[in-house]
Amino acid sequence: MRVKSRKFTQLRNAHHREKAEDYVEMIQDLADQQGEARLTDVAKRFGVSTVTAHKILFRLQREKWITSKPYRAIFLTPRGKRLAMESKRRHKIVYQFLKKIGVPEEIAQIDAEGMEHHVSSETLKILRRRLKK
Amino acid sequence: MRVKSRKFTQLRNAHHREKAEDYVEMIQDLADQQGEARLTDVAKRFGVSTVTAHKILFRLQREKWITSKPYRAIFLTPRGKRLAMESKRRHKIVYQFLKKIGVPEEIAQIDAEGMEHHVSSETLKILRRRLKK
DNA sequence: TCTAAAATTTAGCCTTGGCTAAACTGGAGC
DNA sequence: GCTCCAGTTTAGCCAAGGCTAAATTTTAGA
Repeated sequence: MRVKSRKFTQLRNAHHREKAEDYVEMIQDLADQQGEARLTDVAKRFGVSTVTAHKILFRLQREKWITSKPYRAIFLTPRGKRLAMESKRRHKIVYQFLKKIGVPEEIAQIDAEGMEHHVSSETLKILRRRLKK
Repeated sequence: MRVKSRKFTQLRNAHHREKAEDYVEMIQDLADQQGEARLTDVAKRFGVSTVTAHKILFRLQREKWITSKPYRAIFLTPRGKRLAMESKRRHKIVYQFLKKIGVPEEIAQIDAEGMEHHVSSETLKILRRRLKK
């Protein structure tokens, strides 16, 4: 039978995963900066309505990246934290590499944002090695 | 008033543009390799159903990247060709840069695929300069 | 030429991620 | 304790991009 349970697959596709990574990363940032992550702040940072952010966070909760009770702050689950850390690490390496080869800071920031999701671990290793030199 | 005509904006968002770039690039490739691009081949290359490919191509036609008559091959408009060329150029530079810094070919191919859409022209210039050295 | 297979299109379904409008809750301040 | 406001949630809309089933057209072969 045709795997109806695909509905419950953790990460349906690449685009889907990118969203998850972006959001958990942001939630971690907000937690670090303000003690906790609130829906309104998440929405503001991504430049979307609270309704859109709420929907996405609802999905992330369904997929066990985050937890939250109604009208309360958002928290990362252990695996959400792991994903956030990996994403942040990836981001940082790409960003620093870009700066190292001469890309201006603001541009490196923007480009890294988009590129981080598409850099394989093999390539990441190579970037990291080059950073040390 | 709140720009209802946003509905007719050429490229609604980044993800939207990426799809357009991927498809025009593929259509150009198919035209080069087989003389013309057929729906079935496009769908096969992207690993989606012909129905999905058809829908996307319909949108690209609406947005004047391509032309085609019912049941016939697909052709790029002049601006479609320009987009395809730019995309291919971008892709090639990223791919070659990755290979140059030591990323294995197959991995460079995959990573370049994803990264090409997120590399700003400033960063691209820097990559190109490094390639020449 | 005619028929069957292949290619294309249409109909209709789903999920995601956008939005606005409207309802609901929690908490601060009186 | 009550009220009101900010924050959150729900309802309901839309487009894109995924699918299968079914209809239609083209084309190749007998």
